[in-house]
Amino acid sequence: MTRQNRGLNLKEFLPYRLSIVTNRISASFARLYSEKFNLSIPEWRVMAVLGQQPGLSADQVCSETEMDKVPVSRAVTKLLDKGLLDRDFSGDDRRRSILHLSGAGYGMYAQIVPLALSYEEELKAVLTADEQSQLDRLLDKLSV
Amino acid sequence: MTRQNRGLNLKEFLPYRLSIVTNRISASFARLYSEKFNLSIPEWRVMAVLGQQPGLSADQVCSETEMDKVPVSRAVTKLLDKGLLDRDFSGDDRRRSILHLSGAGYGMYAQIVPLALSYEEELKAVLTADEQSQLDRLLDKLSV
DNA sequence: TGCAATTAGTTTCATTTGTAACTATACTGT
DNA sequence: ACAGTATAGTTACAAATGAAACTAATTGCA
Repeated sequence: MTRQNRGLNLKEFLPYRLSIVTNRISASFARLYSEKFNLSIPEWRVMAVLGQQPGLSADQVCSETEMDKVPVSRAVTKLLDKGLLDRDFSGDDRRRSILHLSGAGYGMYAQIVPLALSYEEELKAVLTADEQSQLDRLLDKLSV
Repeated sequence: MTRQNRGLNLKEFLPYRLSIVTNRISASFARLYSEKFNLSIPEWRVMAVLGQQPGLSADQVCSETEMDKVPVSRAVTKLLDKGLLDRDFSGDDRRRSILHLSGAGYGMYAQIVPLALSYEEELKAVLTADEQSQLDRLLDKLSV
């Protein structure tokens, strides 16, 4: 009843609202690390997941981050070039890579993490504690 | 305290969670209309906003949708080619376009709207009524 | 007036992105 | 053991994207 049915009110349409909010947030966070550290979004994502779970294969990075394998492969190549990543190949299966942040990679990662956390704090600061846990719960439920 | 401070737990990191959820939702909704109606995401967005607010200029479409003017310009060109859009230019300011869905455009729009609404219903179905209003509220607060 | 600065929209060009094809390795069933 | 299939990762190609340059029209103000 509250919704007109001759048209679609974009500003109330959930997929649209989510994408506006998310794009703004991603873009401003990306500006933070891309300006200072010259990392693309896929590069940062790969570093972020390897910082937390060292030794993943490229394939596992794909499933962890829900990225396509092509951008992952390219990001890995660039990070190797920049010396931020070390790569071995599994003895068991020589197709399978084993990826670690290098010393320099960890150094950069350790600088970005606090930026990320304080950016997140800033975002969450507009919400009460209750609202923050509501948001967690809602995102879980929407992540089917 | 609940957060390790040597690393960043991606799965709990708000910008990351938002982007995973949003990308999944956008992609599956886009599949819905792109398969059936052969519209790109920017094309659909332009149609969606003009269906609701006929007579906007390209520039106003940009600010309504938060899209860049280049993709808007290209989407408008394609929609004109496909006969889904009519364009006039303002008498007051002949740079300024006045965009309307054509008859065919409205026809297509009228078919997509119910798809969109039922897709949204499906999404919201995993949430209780309370949670739905919480979500509205949270998105508002995050849309600073 | 008239000329510099703005604005709406388009085009150009370089970069990014994804689909599909490809290489190399490993697994499966006979 | 080996032919067929599957998997990890890369490369090639085509389409989408955005920054910057451009065109055309309008505004501001000396």
